[in-house]
Amino acid sequence: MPKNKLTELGAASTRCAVCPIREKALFQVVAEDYLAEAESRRTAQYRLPARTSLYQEAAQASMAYTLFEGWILLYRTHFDGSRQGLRIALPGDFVGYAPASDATYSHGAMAITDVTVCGFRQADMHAMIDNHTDIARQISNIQSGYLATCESNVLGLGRKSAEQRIAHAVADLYHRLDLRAEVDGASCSMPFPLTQEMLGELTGLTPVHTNRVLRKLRAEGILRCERQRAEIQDLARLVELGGYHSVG
Amino acid sequence: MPKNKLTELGAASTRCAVCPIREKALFQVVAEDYLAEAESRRTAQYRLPARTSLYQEAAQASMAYTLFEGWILLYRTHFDGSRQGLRIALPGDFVGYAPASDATYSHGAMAITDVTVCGFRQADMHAMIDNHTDIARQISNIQSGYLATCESNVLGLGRKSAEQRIAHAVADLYHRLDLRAEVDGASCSMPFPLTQEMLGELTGLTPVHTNRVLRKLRAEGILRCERQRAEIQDLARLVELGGYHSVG
DNA sequence: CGGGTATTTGACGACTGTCAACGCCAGTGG
DNA sequence: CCACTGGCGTTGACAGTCGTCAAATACCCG
Repeated sequence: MPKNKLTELGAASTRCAVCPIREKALFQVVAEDYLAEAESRRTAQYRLPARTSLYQEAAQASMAYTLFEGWILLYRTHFDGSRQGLRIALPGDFVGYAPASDATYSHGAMAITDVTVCGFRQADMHAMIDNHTDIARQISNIQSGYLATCESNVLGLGRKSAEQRIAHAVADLYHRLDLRAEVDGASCSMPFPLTQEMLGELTGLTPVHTNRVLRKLRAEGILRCERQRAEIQDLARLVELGGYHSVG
Repeated sequence: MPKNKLTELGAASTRCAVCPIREKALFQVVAEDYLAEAESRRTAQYRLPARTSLYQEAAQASMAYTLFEGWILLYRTHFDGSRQGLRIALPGDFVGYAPASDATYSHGAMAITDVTVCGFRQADMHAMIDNHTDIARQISNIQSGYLATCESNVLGLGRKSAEQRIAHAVADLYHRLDLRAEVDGASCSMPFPLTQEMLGELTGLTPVHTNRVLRKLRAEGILRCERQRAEIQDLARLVELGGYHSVG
């Protein structure tokens, strides 16, 4: 396991220079004065190189993070050592929150790419929740969204074929990147820093079988995953195959 | 699909006669005067016969429920018609909550046994969240717990064998029933109203294979599931086999 | 250019699903 | 009281998806 290598960038500015819009993902319903409080409680920005751990499962949950830049894999480890991916966090996502009643992380988080995050102390999050009902409601909404996503994953792992699960995972990524204006609509291509092994972890497959399915999807003219970039050649078929329904 | 057959029992009493303690599962950190408000917002108790639907996935989420008596299966349906179980709700559990930002249920809920629930209007839940930070925090805590459980299910479906998944599911039920003082500690037996088909839905298996695994577990002297009742003959091995860790 | 990582491919086997049939049991109605 | 009926559990034969093992190839970075 790679060791945690947080690099503090110093105190954060009042507005995040990297991606000011993304930040609204966490505080999008919060009035301006609340935003000011959130900013003041924010401890710092951190950079994290690819393949390093942001936090480890079952560890003390001291911080929560808003992801500014890069991709993060949330996962859980089986007792035989294999990992099961839970979700890919993309810029704007809020990860690592733990309620005061359970101060440990329920999963691990590993940087897929180089990553920039903004840290909040859990205690500060809890204080904000107690002081501002808008924030409490927003956190609750975020949790509900993650829960619905997690339920989709349960459905997929329990009932879908390998091909359907991979199609679903890629369609989901494409949709979420589209919301962030990170896809090339003309060629239907998107950044894709996942290795096939990571995609397998996410879909409950071995790397070998992941590879076979990807080749099949390419042969069928649906999807083409290359180094660092994926091109969707038939989005309609991909969505139908994976049974993907965007959650808005 | 069985039709919804809610039967209203009339206005609820201030204290729930059926199981006063259970109710604290929802409002356990809430001060007394808040509890009074929660009671006043509660609309009514309902009874629901076994095998009927409490709410359907993707339907308008008008109500949330605290389960007083009986078992409920939460599930999602695959487009081929097969169902994937998400969680068994037991007395005291709070189900069907949807945030104001997404007014539809993310899953369906079917009564396994005859069931008594207490209904709350979603709008009232949202109002309580806005007016009482303690309640907001409690709802958030409940969501976090369900999310952690859901993550465990993802890990199980993605990485565990059929035998391990069934062992995990039964160990989880035993532990949760133990907390509710519904197990017979002497014989290590518990009520078990699930059919093998339902247990298969929960663990991502076909009824036939569920049966084979149950027979194997019985042959190994670990577990014995009979009509309406299950007896755990070797709890330690069951827990180890399923890799079960109670969440407290 | 060299070494490590990621991808690709083949052979084989195990776990789990599918199909089909039968038995058991409870409830029902004659 | 007994036959009937429907649901659930049980069992066998077989097939297919997917995992395992092993090796070769391609790619990236220093």
